[in-house]
Amino acid sequence: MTTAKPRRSDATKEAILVAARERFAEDGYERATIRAIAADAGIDPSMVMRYFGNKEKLFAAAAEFDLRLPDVAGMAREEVGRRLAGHVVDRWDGDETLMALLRAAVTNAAAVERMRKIFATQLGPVVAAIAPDRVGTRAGLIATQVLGIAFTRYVLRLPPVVAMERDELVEWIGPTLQRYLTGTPD
Amino acid sequence: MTTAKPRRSDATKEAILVAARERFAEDGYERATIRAIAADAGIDPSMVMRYFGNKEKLFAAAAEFDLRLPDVAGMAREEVGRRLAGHVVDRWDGDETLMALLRAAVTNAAAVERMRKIFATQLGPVVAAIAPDRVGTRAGLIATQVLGIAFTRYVLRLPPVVAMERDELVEWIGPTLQRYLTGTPD
DNA sequence: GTCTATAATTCGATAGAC
DNA sequence: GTCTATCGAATTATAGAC
Repeated sequence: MTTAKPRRSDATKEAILVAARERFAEDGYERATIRAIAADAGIDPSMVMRYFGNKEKLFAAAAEFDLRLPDVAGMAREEVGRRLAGHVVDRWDGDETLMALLRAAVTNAAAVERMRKIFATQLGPVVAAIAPDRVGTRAGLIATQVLGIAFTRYVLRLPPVVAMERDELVEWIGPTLQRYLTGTPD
Repeated sequence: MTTAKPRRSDATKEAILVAARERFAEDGYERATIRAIAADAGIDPSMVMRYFGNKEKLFAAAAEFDLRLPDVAGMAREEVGRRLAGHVVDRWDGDETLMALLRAAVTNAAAVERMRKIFATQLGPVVAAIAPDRVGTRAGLIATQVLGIAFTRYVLRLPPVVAMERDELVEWIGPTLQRYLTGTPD
């Protein structure tokens, strides 16, 4: 157990965060209103202010996100791309925190910074463990493909991308990530 | 010449559209205000309403976008991927209409629909001319990579993606598009 | 065609009773 | 801790003078 003594207010706080993630994910930062979030959580809007101070801080609390990338240390080098692709699709499918971050990053500077940090600190080391050269470039390229999937499948909902099965998508994307990880341009 | 008799009001209208594209691209749909757009164009906010009716219609007029994809008919089949990658980077580098569409698509349903249509009607035929099978899937996959580049390079501005030179980027992305165009998942 | 004035909402945030 | 009431600001949109 992580918390020693759960207070009653923690339940309310958690309910607010769940509702906030939903709204931010659905509507983006600007259109997600504190009033709507409070209504979803079944509490008074002023409680949101009390717990989180203002809208910016509420978002920051709701948009904590961990990629939980798998440990690549023991993997066969030629399999990392596909494994990574599978993990990413599984991890992000239906995750509202990612959607909230993605949508908010378009207009909110804090969300952009958060996103940059996530990819730098969580994806960077994984890449470095596989390919010691051009780590930044490789991580960046992986980000383009991975975020492109997220954007087209979950935000834009392009029909052919939505229609693809999990396994089919992984089989197409895996080799791409593999080349960005271990290949050379050309 | 496309217009027979340019009226004086056409200049105002065009100035509004230019300012609108800038603001929508910079701030997204919600935060771009008619007042700010009018101020940029050096005219009164009510003129915007007069010319375009409301904010939605203004956006629709400002977000006309043509991918201007190259004719692939005469290209060597194995070169299409790289050519396509080069074209996309060149075409979108600094294009404010695309940025406006991309940013607006996150919270505006009309922008999403526009984006879907653009990829279906403009990218679809190009794919069909190269690979007759799985056209939808291939076009969708290309969209994931291409929009992923746009999102990370111009919206998120991930440092390593921004740092890449045009040619370097094309060399990395070209083979990916080529495989999505002519390859098989495996 | 162009501008002033303002209507009608809506939102984030605050003050204070209980 | 929870809620009512409301402020102050900002926005889209309209009405109408010139």
